Amino acid sequence: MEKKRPFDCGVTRSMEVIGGKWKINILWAISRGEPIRFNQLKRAVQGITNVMLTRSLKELIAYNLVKKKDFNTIPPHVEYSLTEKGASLVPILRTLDQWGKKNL
Amino acid sequence: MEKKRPFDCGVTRSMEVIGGKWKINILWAISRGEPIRFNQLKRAVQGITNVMLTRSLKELIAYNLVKKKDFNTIPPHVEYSLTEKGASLVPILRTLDQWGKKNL
DNA sequence: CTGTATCCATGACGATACTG
DNA sequence: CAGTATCGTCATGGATACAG
Repeated sequence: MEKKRPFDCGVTRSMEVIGGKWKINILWAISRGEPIRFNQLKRAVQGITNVMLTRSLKELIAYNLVKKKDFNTIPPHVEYSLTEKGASLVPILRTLDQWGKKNL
Repeated sequence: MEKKRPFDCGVTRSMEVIGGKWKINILWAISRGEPIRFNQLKRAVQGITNVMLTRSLKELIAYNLVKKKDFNTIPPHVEYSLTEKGASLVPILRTLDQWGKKNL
């Protein structure tokens, strides 16, 4: 999802997670009220469409930052929550958040 | 240089700095050997072109993370170094770097 | 309710040549 | 040495309709 970068440093790899337009907000929305269902998430992340929410969640799950529980019912019922790895990223994002608010 | 984001959180604003393809590497190159001249920087950030280096530096200067000293000589001689603000970002990037290396 | 299938716009990124 | 001018490409993001 990211263009190729010159060096394979850790920040570069982290950017694959926080670099998209929605993924940070999705992570925060999940961390606030996990577990959370698809449509709750859609309401929490204002302005996001089905397409983008689905895409972003797939990536987050692929990175193992978010996990999905599917109840296999009809109508469908799924729940998203953070993995340990995902939870470990949140404090770092908060630091960045504070820096951004203070310095930009 | 970034697409509009849904919320104006600090991370979002920070992303304007670390979101580009080159800016992180430029920041690191400067922090390693400041002050540094244009062509030194170009060699340090492998693969970057004049165009992208100039563009990125302009943004970093606009955010007040990098400052430029122009000696106004012929041939030209300029030097780039980090501002305090820029220097304050580096440790955070290191944290992200470690997280990325460990978790991705 | 939780997605998928299409098709399209925009802008970040870049190759190349040129300049004071 | 330190840039600028042009012009092209392609990925990201999105609107809309539809499906199980």
